[in-house]
Amino acid sequence: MAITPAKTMTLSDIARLAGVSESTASRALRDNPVINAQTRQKVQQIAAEHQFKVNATARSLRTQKSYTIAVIILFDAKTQQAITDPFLLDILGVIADELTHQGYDMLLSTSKTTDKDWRSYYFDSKRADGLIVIGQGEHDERVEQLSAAGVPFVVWGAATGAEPFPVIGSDNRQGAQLAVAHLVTQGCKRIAFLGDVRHSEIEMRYLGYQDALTAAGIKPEPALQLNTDFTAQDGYLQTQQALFKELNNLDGIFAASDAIAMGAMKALLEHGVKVPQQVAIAGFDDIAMSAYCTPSLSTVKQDTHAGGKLLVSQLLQRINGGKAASQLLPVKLIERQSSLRKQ
Amino acid sequence: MAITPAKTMTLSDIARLAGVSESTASRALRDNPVINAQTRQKVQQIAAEHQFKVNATARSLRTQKSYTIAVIILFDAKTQQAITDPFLLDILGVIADELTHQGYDMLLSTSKTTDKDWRSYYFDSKRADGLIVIGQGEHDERVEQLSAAGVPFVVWGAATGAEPFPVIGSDNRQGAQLAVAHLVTQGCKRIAFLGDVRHSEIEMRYLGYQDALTAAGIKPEPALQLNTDFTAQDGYLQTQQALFKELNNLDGIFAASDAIAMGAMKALLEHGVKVPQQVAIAGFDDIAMSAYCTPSLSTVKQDTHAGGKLLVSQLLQRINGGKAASQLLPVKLIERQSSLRKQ
DNA sequence: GGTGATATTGCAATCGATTGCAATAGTGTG
DNA sequence: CACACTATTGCAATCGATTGCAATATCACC
Repeated sequence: MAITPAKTMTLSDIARLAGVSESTASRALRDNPVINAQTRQKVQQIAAEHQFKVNATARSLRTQKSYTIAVIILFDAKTQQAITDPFLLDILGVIADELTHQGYDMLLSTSKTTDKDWRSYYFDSKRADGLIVIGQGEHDERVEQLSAAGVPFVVWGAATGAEPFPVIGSDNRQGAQLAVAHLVTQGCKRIAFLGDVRHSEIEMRYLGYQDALTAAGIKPEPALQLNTDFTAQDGYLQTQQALFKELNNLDGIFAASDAIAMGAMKALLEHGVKVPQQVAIAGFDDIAMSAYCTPSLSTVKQDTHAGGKLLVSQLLQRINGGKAASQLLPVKLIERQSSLRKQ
Repeated sequence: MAITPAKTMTLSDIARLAGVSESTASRALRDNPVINAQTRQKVQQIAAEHQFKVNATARSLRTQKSYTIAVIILFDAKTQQAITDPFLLDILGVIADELTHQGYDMLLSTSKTTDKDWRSYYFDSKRADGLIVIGQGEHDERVEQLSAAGVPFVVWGAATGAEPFPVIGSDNRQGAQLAVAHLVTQGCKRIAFLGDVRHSEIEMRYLGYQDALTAAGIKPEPALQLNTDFTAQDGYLQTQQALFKELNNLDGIFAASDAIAMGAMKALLEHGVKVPQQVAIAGFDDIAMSAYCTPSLSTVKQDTHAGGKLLVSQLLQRINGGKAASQLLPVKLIERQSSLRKQ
């Protein structure tokens, strides 16, 4: 006779063992002071001995709270592949930690899941108490729907101030402005912009790019903006193509992400273009690798730590009956070798 | 009077609207053929009109299935920071897609969450039907516990064949052997190993490293093995230190991950050491960035796609009463500039 | 028209925990 | 000693869906 693994204990089992009713057991386990201290202790001890764990499902059903947040990572419908940008991992890690810290679980949804109607799937079905949408996504009407339906949610993205829902994100425009102004300071006059402006965050960065150029008395040329996916690969390809076109007199590149920047840098170096002497480069995000490529990459650092914490705190505030507010996070220019020409 | 958002519909509401009992409505919604086709259609239509969604919590409670898998990312207790290696993101994305495809949700747990006792927290509490443990972790007694408790789970890690639980992972030993043999072919004689051998996967890679050296008639020197965290930063620091020590006559580096390799490469280049001419480098993982750094990084490609799919399929098989099997995935050497000395 | 087979539908229990309200015991006071 | 009050505990309903089994309706066939 094999020893069968102990069958899962239920509250009713514990109550019976402790010689009390289920209601008393339930209250005792949660240290409800209305229950006699001795009774409480006894029940708790028995529960511990039998490794009793509250059935989260039953509790959720009864209390109508799941203590779970769905995190949805949006990205290009075009490149149907899985999430790939290291930046996402960064912020995801922070969110995960913070949710845990607040006693919430995290339901993660990527790519194909997003075919679903999130509202129905996650909220109406009570799988989650709220949603965090991480979108370098293009404008998505599903977000508007969430808003209209009264679902508690927050978005990581471009806070333009015009959205009827809470958006938390970096000051993309200022970040880009800083980076491009820096490139100009280093003597760049023809600076390409690599990034897909159909994404609202990137659009902001493009505006910042234009701001900096205009401020420096340089007229932005639309031909220097190249729609580029969020991958090193596409950064490489776009740059390679540019080198074969009339854009070969570039002297600077501002990439909408570090991954793109690295791809671009690779293309330049392969063609014998010196970085930063002939072409200076700056990226955006400050992913871990940026400090360790060669030449190391100048970039705009996003405060993912503050961002993740803020996303969580605002969402929980909203869930608890308050209101979530949009917020723009300050960014910081990091100057490294890829853009520094002076010795 | 503000229009309140439509209150959530329950099965009972739908049943009433359709003029049938709850049981009939329930069966109709799941297209149970025992229900008259017309009734089914009517119920489904009414449900659709009212955007009815089954309450996942109630269903889980009744059916005793959550259709949720907890994915636990283990990593150094030492570096208490969030997940950071791009490789993790890769495999995580595949797992997420595959789980979705199979109709499961994914509960993600990282860092601090893992303080918890996973078995109680995720399984006993019925939050998840099974677990996927992603461990570049050091040996963890909690995994053994899972095994003993009969919890359905699979591990991504080092399949040595000795574990009493299913482990799926790359053939680390062979991969390292291929990479180091390649370095030897390129003329390297003193090859450092950067990686923390206390992690079982890395230990396998170290064995492969020794295999290749021995096969080439080179005696492995323990002093050339440097415990290194899974970060570019530590790869950089360890290499920098090595350069100041008696290890400065290295002519090759095999790093246990691409991130480490990139850090190492940075340290070398900064010191004016030519890669690959003076020191050739190879890494492990083939993360996206490896092809785009300069010089591009030779590495061992892990088949994350196959790995992720296998983890999911084996786990589900186990959940459905079958047995999950360990499996070793073939790897592939990718030769790039960081190790190729011939023109 | 009777009878058994078949097609549909509904009743009621169930999953496991939480909680409003009632019940009981115990204490103190006038 | 009665009465009010407090401290504890238990009863029973509830969350929303699923499902075994019984009930009813329909039909075919002899």
